[in-house]
Amino acid sequence: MGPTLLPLYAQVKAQLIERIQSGEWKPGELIPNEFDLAKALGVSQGTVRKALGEMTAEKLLLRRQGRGTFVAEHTPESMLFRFFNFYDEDGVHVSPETIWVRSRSGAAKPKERLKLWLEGGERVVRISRLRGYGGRPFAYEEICVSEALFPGLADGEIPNTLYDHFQHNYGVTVTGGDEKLTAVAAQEQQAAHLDVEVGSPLLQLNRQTFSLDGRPIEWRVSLCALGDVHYLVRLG
Amino acid sequence: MGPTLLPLYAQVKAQLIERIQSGEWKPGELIPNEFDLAKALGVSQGTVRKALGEMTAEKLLLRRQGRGTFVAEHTPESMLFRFFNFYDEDGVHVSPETIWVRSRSGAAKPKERLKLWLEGGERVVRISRLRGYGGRPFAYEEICVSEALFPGLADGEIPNTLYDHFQHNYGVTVTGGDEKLTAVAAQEQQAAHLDVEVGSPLLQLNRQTFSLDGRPIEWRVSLCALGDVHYLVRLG
DNA sequence: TATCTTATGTCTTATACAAGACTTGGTGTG
DNA sequence: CACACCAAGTCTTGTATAAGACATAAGATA
Repeated sequence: MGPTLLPLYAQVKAQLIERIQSGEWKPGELIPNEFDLAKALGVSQGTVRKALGEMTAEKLLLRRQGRGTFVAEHTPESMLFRFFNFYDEDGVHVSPETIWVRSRSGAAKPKERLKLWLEGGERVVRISRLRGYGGRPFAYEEICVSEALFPGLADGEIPNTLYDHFQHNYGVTVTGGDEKLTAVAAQEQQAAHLDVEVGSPLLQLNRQTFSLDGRPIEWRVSLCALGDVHYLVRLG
Repeated sequence: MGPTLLPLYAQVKAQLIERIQSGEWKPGELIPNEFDLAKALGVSQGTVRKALGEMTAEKLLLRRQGRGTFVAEHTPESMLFRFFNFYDEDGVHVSPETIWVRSRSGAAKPKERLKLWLEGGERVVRISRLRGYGGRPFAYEEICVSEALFPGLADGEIPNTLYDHFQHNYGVTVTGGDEKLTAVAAQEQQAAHLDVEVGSPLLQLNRQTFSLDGRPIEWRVSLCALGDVHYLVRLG
């Protein structure tokens, strides 16, 4: 008798995730039905079902009765909904636009190496941008990713939403992350960017995101001049 | 053909929740096993299992292999872990203490009526308190609840954590809520309470919590002087 | 347009065995 | 006899299988 393995459904789930990660099943694609998967994997339909259910809960899959099971596809809308937690006074979700953006590559600094699990010597792409909402500047962001993961990112156009771009053009799927929030006073340069007084209270977001395989993808610091907008957290 | 009812397992779940809400099953108690529940409700064990599974995911139940299924019991520790999202620089969870607290009852104001779904004329209990961490004042809070729901709350001792107190002494279980975050500048009185300069950036939390049946329980506004502490959000 | 057919996911039942936790009773030892 | 220890038994939830009824969506057909 060997060591106790993972439950069967967890093994099935791992195999299915591997197929998504390898690119065998692409975002938006229809995957085989429960019966065919069960037959191919040599397990029962119920076991496949449990694996698919968990993956659906983790937003890796989308299931539609009568149609089939699809690999979740990142769109600008879905990404804003999932990862941009700002709402206005009436509870309406805020959709920011990009006012200006700049991207450059450079050698990774120690802090960046730490955040992105880089060994040393690797280069990173740094994106700075100003996002607006309702015609006013809303957030100043500095984003850092590994250049090895996203070759050519610094040279191309930077879209308003990054994660769907990462998925479609680089095959990298962001599945989650941590966001650390603090309140800070606007410093001179920041105040100029955001068109507020020096010393105004800003909401600072310090975000680290992770991919399917648990490796860090991105480190981002955002400074937000809220106005009538708030950051919403659902407690549960 | 009648209208499509809820799936069986959802009906079972609703009945089980009702039994918890009515106080038939109290927090911490062992409930009957799957077999007995299934027999009593006239459904299969698998259907009961699905209901119990969802309730476990919602933290209403605690299941332990070999022991049984228990009604989730709120403790000061579990409530802080679930509803107090502050961590220090090293990622260690912050446990605040109460520095001082005051509670009084009064007639509900319009805004309070709105937040707590009160019809009019009802009274509320208002709790003001200062919480500290690491020997320094950390958050100034104003909390408002319906006095009808919590009779005598204003007269008794106010514990450091409220939700476990609500569950054990009033049979009211907090299951979730919304928290709206903004950054604000400290005003004079607030600055005095929190021992910071006037105009310092503070994190303001505007929280509304709900009970098992979806009715609002509490409205709370907290002003936090963060120091080296941050508010952590798990994105997913 | 309206209806039928087919493919798919969803729900319910049933059965069996695995694994964790506690109880019981025996067994050996002092 | 008193006690510590171990093994078996039994209760629980967890995992896996199989089979069928039902709901939904899309395309084919009338």
